[in-house]
Amino acid sequence: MPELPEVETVRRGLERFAVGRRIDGVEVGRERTVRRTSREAVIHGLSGTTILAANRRGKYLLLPLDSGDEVMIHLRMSGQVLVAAAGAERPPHTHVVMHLDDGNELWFVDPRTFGEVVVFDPDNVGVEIPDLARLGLDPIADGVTLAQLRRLLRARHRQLKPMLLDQHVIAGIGNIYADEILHEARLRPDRMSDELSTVSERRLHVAIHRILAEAVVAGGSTLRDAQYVDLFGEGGSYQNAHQVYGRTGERCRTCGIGWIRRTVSAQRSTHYCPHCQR
DNA sequence: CGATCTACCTGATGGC
DNA sequence: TGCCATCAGGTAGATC
Repeated sequence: MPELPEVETVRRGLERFAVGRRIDGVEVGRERTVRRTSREAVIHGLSGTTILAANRRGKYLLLPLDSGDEVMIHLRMSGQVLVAAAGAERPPHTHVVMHLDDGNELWFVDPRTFGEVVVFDPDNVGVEIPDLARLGLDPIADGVTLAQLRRLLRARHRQLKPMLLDQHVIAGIGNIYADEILHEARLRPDRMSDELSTVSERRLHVAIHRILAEAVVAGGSTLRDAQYVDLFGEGGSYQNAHQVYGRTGERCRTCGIGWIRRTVSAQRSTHYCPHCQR
C-alpha cells in the first residue's frame, strides 16, 4: 500500500515522536516480520539504544541508532507504524512493540506480514539489505534532475509504467502514483522510455516532482480499506485528488472527453485516459 | 535486457 | 446469512 508520500508522512511522525527516544524494551510477536535476521537479533539490536534520526529512501524507513546500527522498516502492502501510550490495547497483527523512554510505545502492525523490521550495520548494507544498496534515486530525498531522468529513460528500452515501478531506477513510486504521474505528464503507460520527445521527457520530470510533492503535503492517499494511516491512525487526503487511479469507467477529469480505462501492466492494474494521454 | 508469472499473507468485497 | 472467487498500495525470483 504505502508509497513514497505515505512513507514520508510516517517518517515525519517518527521524527517528532521517536527521534531522541531511548528504546527500553522490545517485543517481537510474529517471527516472520523479522525474518531477515531473527527475533533475538532485533531485540538485542534495539534494546537500550537511542534513536538518532528518522530517514527515508524510497519506501524504506531508516532509523540510525546510537549503537552505530540502523533500524530498517518496510511497510510493504499492509504495514503500519503507530504510536500509543504504554499499555494501550493493541490491534490485531501487532508484531513488534518498542517501549520508549517517554511512556509511549511504537507498534509495527501488519496483517499480511509482507513487511519487515531489521537492525543492520549500515557499513555492511550491501550484504545485509542488497535491495536497499541498489535503490535508485529518490525524487524527494535526493532530487532527480531533468538530465538524470533523461539518462535513466534513454539508457533502457522499457515501458514507462514498469520503469516507474522499478525501485532500482527511481525509488518510491508505486502503483497509484505511477498512474497519477503518467496522467499528469499526458503519457500512455505503455510508451517506451527511449522514444520520448524532449518535451515529453520534461513533462514527465515535472509530473514526478509535482505529484509526489502534492501527495506529501496531503499526507498521502488513504483508500476505502483505510490500510494506510499515519503514526496516530489518521488517513491522508490525496485520494481526493486522484485523476485516474480507481476511476475506471469515469469521464476524464482533465480533458472531459476521454473515459478512464483500466489495463494490466506488469501484473498491476493501470489506469489512464486514452484521449489525453499519448 | 525486459516482460510475464508465481509466491508470500490476510481481509474486504461482490456475486450467487 | 453464508460461501466462494477475486482483488489489493510491494517485491523477489524463476522463466521465456
